[in-house]
Amino acid sequence: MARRRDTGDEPTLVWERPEPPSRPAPSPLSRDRIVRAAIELADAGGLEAVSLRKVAAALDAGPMRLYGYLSTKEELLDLMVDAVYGEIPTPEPAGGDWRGALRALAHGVRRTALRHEWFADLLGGRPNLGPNALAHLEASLAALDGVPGFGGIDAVMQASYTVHAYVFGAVRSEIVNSRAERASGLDEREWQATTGPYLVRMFATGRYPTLAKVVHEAEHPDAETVFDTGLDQVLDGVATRLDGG
Amino acid sequence: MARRRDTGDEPTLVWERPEPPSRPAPSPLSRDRIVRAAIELADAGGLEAVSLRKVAAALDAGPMRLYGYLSTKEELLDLMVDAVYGEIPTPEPAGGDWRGALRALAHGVRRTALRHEWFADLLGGRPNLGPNALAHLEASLAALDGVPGFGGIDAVMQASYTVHAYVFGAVRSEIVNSRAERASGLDEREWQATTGPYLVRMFATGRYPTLAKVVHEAEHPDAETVFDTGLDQVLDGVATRLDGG
DNA sequence: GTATAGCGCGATACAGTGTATTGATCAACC
DNA sequence: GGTTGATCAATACACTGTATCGCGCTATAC
Repeated sequence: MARRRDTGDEPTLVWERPEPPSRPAPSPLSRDRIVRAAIELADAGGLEAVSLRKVAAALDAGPMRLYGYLSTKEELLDLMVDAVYGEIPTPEPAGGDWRGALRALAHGVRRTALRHEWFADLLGGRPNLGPNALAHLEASLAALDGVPGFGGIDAVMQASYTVHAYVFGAVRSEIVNSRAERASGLDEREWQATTGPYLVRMFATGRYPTLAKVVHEAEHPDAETVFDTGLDQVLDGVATRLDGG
Repeated sequence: MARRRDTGDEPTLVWERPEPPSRPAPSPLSRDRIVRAAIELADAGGLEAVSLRKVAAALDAGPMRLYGYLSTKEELLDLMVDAVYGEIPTPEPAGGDWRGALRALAHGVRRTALRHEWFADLLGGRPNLGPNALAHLEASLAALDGVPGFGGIDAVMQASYTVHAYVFGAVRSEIVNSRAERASGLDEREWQATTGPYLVRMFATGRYPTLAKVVHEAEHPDAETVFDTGLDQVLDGVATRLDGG
């Protein structure tokens, strides 16, 4: 029934009348598709590869089209963050094993951040109030609530806060490190020409003896081990504050 | 022809690249003045108030003038971060009291971040290799090195890593919170019209029972107390891993 | 079947960004 | 004193997020 009517007010012949702009099939858009496209871009090229224009282009749309679904680029980033929060599995509230639950959550965050490195850049950059972020937080609190030893809700909140702070900081620094290493791998020439010698010279000043010792003598276990050990330390610390000791 | 970008045959890190010879030019510029101006802008208007144009304008100079002192905006941010690291007092290496030393450093970071909120946005965003950042790290390592109980340099590194991760994460989340609160204070109308009801509705779904309990029943001590308690937990955790128990 | 209203969408526009290039200006040296 | 080489301002460019505008389509009312 899509009969194209010839309004007739223009006597132009078909031969020279331009075709209508090729409508690329009014591709049904949705917040979900937008966010997915943005995440894909960010995974491939980092956060600075995400511009409204590029996201729109990836969906065969004009940039302004997106403003029907969100009203600000920051909102897009918020949506991306929450979508990724949704990828983090939340452990069953199997009672009792609060350490196991918190460890699972922490490793979930870490693994997810390794999959979406930009996630670490956004973590804690703005308040995360999306449903998935809240669910993550809820899971962490629920793992502690009711555990004998955690006196009241305040202790629960404090413990969750402490662990989250560690996880956020650790993940962020791990990502930064891995990025730096990868960059220096790809661009080894430059690294050996600049950063390396720079550090050598800095160490040679003798102002950073312990740091120099760490760099030269320490074993530098792999990142996951360091993360895990640190997490254990933090959980130990939380445990020492339990009522029942 | 002045080559602005580095071509690799020169040391290219900001830290060791010499400033251009001080000229009796119109207004004497220096990396220091540039960084100071940028920090002032950032303190007043946040990171997005820092543009090369504005920094230059604050110094009565054209934007391109800055490129004699740095070759990228990121370098300017690096310099700002290191300058702020320089504001954090490093405790005397008075032997023994490693907890006191780490606490002092941690509180130094926190106080400094409260003074320069943008600092939290940049913390851990890129590798911080400036002299002051290195000195900070050195102080933290030195506080632990040689302490009986910390077996080797590896344990020292791990402990420092754990504490730093916590401090970074905690500071970042505190800043974000305080920003959000201030924003909702200034703009209470909007907050009560949007975020508040949204959370209420989310809680009403019953999917976040523990979170709801926290919001409604917890005491919410002031931020410094929370930070400090968490820090103590982390230090406790580090201590439990000492050789000598 | 025609006129009208609405509106979703693309095009355009604008102010602002980081930075490359270009020209002018000015100090120092043969 | 003229030349060279450095330094800085001006211009230019590609790109950003977003406000505005107006075309063209679709659905409704007659």
